Amino acid sequence: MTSPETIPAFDLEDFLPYRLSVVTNRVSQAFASRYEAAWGLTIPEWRVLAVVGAFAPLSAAAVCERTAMDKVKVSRAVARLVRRGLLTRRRDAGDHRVRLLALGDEGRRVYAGIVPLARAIDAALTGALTQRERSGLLQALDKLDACVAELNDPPVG
Amino acid sequence: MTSPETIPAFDLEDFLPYRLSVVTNRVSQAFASRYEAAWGLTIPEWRVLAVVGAFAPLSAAAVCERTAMDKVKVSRAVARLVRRGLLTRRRDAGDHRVRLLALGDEGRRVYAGIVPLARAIDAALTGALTQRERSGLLQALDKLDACVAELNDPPVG
DNA sequence: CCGCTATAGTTGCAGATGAAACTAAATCTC
DNA sequence: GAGATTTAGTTTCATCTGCAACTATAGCGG
Repeated sequence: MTSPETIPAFDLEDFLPYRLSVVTNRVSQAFASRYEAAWGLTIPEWRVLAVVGAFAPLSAAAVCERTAMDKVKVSRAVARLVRRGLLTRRRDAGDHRVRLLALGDEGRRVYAGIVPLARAIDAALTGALTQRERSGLLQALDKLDACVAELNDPPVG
Repeated sequence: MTSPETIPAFDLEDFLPYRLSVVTNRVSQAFASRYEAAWGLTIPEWRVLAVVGAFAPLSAAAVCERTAMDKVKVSRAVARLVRRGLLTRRRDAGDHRVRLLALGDEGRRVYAGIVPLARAIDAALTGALTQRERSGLLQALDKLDACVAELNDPPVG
C-alpha cells in the first residue's frame, strides 16, 4: 500500500538514458581496449584516423563535424597522431588558418589495420541482432537524437 | 574501381559503437544539464541518489552493482552527497567495513523532485518512439550488452 | 586601406576520471 | 588463534576533459 508521502520507487533499469549509458560504456570499453592493445590508439585518435583515412585531405573543423567531437579533443588527438607520424598536416594554400590533414605512411599502414577490425567488431555486435533489430536500433537512435536536439533548442514558438 | 592497395572507405555513421556513443552523449548531456541546473547534481550523484532512494539501506558496493559505476566514482559521489546532507551513512552492525547509505531529510526532498523529472524525461524520449520501437530498443540494448560481456570474458572452451 | 567581427586552431586551468596503492575489518587455514 | 587472504571503501597520482582565453588569419563595412 502506498501512503501519500511514500515516493513511488523509480527503477533505473527502465530509465532510457541510463540503459543507453551503461550499454554504450561497456561497448566502448570493449572496443577501446582492442585498439589500445593493438595500436596504442585512444577513441578520439581512432575516430580522427578513421575520418582522415576516408576523407583526406580535410581540416580539423571538418573532422569535428564528422566525428561529433569538440575542437579541443580533435586538436589534441591530431597533435598526438602527428607526433607519432600517423598524420601529416599542411597549411591550406587559400586559407592560412586551415591545416589540412592526411595520412602519413605509417598512418596508411595503421588505417589498413583498423578498418578490418572495426568491421569485425561491428559484425560481432550485429551478429547478436537480427537484421531487423539492427536497423530498428539505428533508426531508434536517430529518432532519439532528433528528439534531444528539440528538447535543447525548443522549437520556435 | 578499387585497386588492390586502395582501402575501402569506412563510414563512421554505420559503425554501431560510434552511433551509440554519439547519441548517448547527447542524451546524457541534455539530461544532466537539467539536474545540474535544478539541484546541482552530477550524473554520478543523481544515480546514487536514485538507487539509494529506491533501495535504502544499502552499501556502496551494492550501489556499484546497480549503477554499473566503479567504486571510486561511487565513493566520491557518496562523499559529496553526505557533505551536502542528502545522504546519511552508518556502519553496519554486523560488518564494520560496510557503511549503509540512506536518504537524509534533504535527500528525501530532492529525491521527491528528481523522480518526476526522470519520468518526464523518459516520457519525452519515449514520445519520439512508438511503444514497439521503445521495447525493441531496450531489447536490442540487452542483447548488445550480453554480446559484449561475451567478447570480454570469452566463454569457456 | 583601416578597424571590426568572425573563424581555425592551440593552450591554460580547474575539475573529473580510473588504475593502483592503501587502510581497516572480516574470514579462512592450519 | 596467529598469520595469510579477501573484501569494503578511501586516497593518491597521472591523465583526460572541456570551458574560456588566446593567437593568427580572413573577410566585411565604410
